[in-house]
Amino acid sequence: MRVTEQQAEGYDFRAIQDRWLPVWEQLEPFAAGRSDDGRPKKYVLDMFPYPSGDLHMGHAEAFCFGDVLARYWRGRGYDVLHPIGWDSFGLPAENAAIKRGVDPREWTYANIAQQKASFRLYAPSFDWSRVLHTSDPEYYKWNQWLFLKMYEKGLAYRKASWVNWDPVDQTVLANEQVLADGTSERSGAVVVKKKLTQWYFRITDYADRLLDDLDQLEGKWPTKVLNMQRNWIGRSVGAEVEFEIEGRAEKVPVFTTRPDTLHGATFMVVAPDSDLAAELAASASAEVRMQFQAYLEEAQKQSEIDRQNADREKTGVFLDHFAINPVNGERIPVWAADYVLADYGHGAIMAVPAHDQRDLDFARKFDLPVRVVLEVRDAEGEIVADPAESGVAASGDGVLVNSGELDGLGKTDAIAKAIEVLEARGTGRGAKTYRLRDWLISRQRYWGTPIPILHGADGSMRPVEQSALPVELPASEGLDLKPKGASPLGAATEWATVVDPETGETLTRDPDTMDTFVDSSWYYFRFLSANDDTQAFDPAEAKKWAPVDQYVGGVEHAILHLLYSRFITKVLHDLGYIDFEEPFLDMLNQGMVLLDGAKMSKSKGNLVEFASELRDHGADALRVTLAFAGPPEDDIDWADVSVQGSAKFLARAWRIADDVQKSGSAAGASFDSGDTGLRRATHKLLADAPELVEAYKFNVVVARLMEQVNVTRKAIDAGAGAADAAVRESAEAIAMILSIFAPYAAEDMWAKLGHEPTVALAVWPQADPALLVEDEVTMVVQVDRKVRDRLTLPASVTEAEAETAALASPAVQRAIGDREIVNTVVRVPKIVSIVTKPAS
RNA sequence: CCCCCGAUAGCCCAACUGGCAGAGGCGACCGACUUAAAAUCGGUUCAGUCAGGGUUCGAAUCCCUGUCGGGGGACCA
Repeated sequence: MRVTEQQAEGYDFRAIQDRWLPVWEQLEPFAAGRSDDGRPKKYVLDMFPYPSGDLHMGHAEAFCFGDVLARYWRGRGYDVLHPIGWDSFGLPAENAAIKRGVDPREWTYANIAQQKASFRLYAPSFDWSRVLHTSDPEYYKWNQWLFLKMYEKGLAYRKASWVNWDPVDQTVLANEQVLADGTSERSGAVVVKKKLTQWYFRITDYADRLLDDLDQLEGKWPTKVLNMQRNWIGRSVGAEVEFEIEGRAEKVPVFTTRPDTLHGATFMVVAPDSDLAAELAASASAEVRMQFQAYLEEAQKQSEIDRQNADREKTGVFLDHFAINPVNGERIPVWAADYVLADYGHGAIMAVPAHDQRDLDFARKFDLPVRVVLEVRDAEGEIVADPAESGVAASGDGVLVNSGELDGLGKTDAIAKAIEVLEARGTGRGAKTYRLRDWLISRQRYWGTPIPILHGADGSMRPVEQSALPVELPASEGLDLKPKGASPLGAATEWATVVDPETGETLTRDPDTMDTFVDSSWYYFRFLSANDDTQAFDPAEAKKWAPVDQYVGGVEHAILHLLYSRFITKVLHDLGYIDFEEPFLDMLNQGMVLLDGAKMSKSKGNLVEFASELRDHGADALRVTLAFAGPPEDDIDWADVSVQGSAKFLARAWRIADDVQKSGSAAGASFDSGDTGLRRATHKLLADAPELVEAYKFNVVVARLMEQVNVTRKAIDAGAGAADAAVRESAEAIAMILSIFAPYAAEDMWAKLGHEPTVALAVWPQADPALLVEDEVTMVVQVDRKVRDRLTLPASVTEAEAETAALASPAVQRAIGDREIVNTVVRVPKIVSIVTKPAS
């Protein structure tokens, strides 16, 4: 009986959740962009979720941090746009459909409904009036619009090329979806190469801008992400050199970063799977043709893993052709070898074995000449051994030799000079090349945006008219969604067949769907005009809100999603829709939630269920736990944290407001002179919290709140009592700052302090500067590095006064004794450091 | 092999442009309340900052070398 009473009186998170949720839903305090809202604008965005099942702890963490920032900016007086939507196209829906025989559409929207319900209780401050789902025709219509815009500009095109093929999911993959070990990031299958005609976005046209503009994000995006993007784009600067091939009219361009070593080129290597190799082999002897055929087949069987094994033996076939080195007219043999990649540079290289390890390995294997053109010295200043003998290529810097007009120059000068010479002779030019490839966007699967292109019987293509958008996905009923290498849409005959009303010509719809990364590459614009059916987004709204001020999401999207989004933003800029070129000004990447040091997984039995945590501890305790666990970028091990500890803290905070309410004190009472200790703490907190939040030090803010709760409790117990004005002031500051982490508890505190809902719209008060200045400081006195005394001095103390005071201290005098003072350093208001030596 | 990030009490983590290593929490221990336990409340305990060297009056902080851990790239011409 008694226990129940206590519970009824105490902090009860369930009752508080039930009390405030309906109030908030009625108030809709987070609807952004109301016409009468004059507050400055902030756009805070969380990476939108994929609806596979219910929300999990990873979502809990990411959306907690995003919400902390959104709520923080409101507390600072901003009109914050904080939208939510779902990235709801994609393979998992389709795979679930195949496995369990459910409609991908039903599966997807049922999951979305479940996630929405969970979000409702978790209470991120979303503007629910702007919800979007990328699988809605109202959304993907604009995906198609974007595709057509890009098609018009020549940025969307079709080509036949060797592509990554996932044999399990039976679809092509973008380069970015293939992991370093050559497996598919989705299915885990070893990816194989297939030659197919596919749709691409010409992202390589933007490579320089995508790379150079990263400089603007320095300090605003995590260094790690900037690094990953730079690596991924992988710009190499060098020269393009044209080699004549005997018996071939057209010259062959070759890319090199070391044009200075051109005189040392003793053979040429082309990629076996390149068109050039096939062409050269075709005009070679029957024997060479056969050898080449066998080699090509062998090379193509190699998995990506094998290919990437660096200490693999070099293999290759002589193609029975010779090239002419443009700088010295030398006749050099042309080989095909799989250490040269068809889709990097021009798929052909000049081999300089003396100064490139790969070329040297190849030359030694096949007995090709090695010519030193660069004298490289080792750390001792000795010229390094002849690579032909040592087997170690002399890469690096040195002095050019055997190189005609380049002789005597260093590497950098020689490169410049070599390019100059090539350009003067018309046989080459300075050039750049990239690791980045064009973005393959077509997929042979059902659950995605149909590509709005019609194919004529003659192979011609025409874009679907703007007015005919969206090209809606046909119902999945009756379609075989099983992966079989061709898009299921092709089998929807009725859907796929279109008769041109004017010419009567029968056209076929493109059966492929778009990569879902297309959907997510521009969704942040759609939120601005989520309900506008006349345009993808309103440029005026973009002017008002965009770019995104704060983006929050997982580092797993460091390359793919962020690179594509940056690309599309630049395209939209070039199309004249927006006036900026980077979509996300600041970014926070949250870490992962682990359990016992490992990634959580249901099958391994180490799982913390979001739903059960939410049920058992409530949204506030969960959010406080996540925010308090450590720096948001770090992984959180659930074994290291205590949700009970968070709940205890919330109860303590809540009880302060409860005590204030019960004391019957009224707002606006004047402060007592004895209150300054607590008031100083409160104002220090108000002063520090903003910079801490903006530096993403959420864990420190929570710690500071705990401290404030502790000192406030002490002030109450020590005699000030809960009715004291300084206690009320502290409780209000706690409620406001706490509201960014624990909106329910803070709202209840706010009400107990006599305010109307909602605390989420309360603007944080400015700290009173008068309360921030200390009038006394504690200065440490060190003698020979050891702390000998602590002096309490007026804050206005000068260096000389501090020194005098330090020397006057008995403890300091004792420490100095009869030693001689050789140096005294005074740093007001921190320290006096005295250095001595034995008396002479 | 190359590049980036990190290492502070038993554990998770703080520590401003170099200035007393400790804000906060967890755990443990002691005490209060209780018939008892849980919960709650009060208190106590605990490292010299991964190792080695350097710069400095002074280094967790800056520099160099190494160890361990995490991430990225890598036959990319």
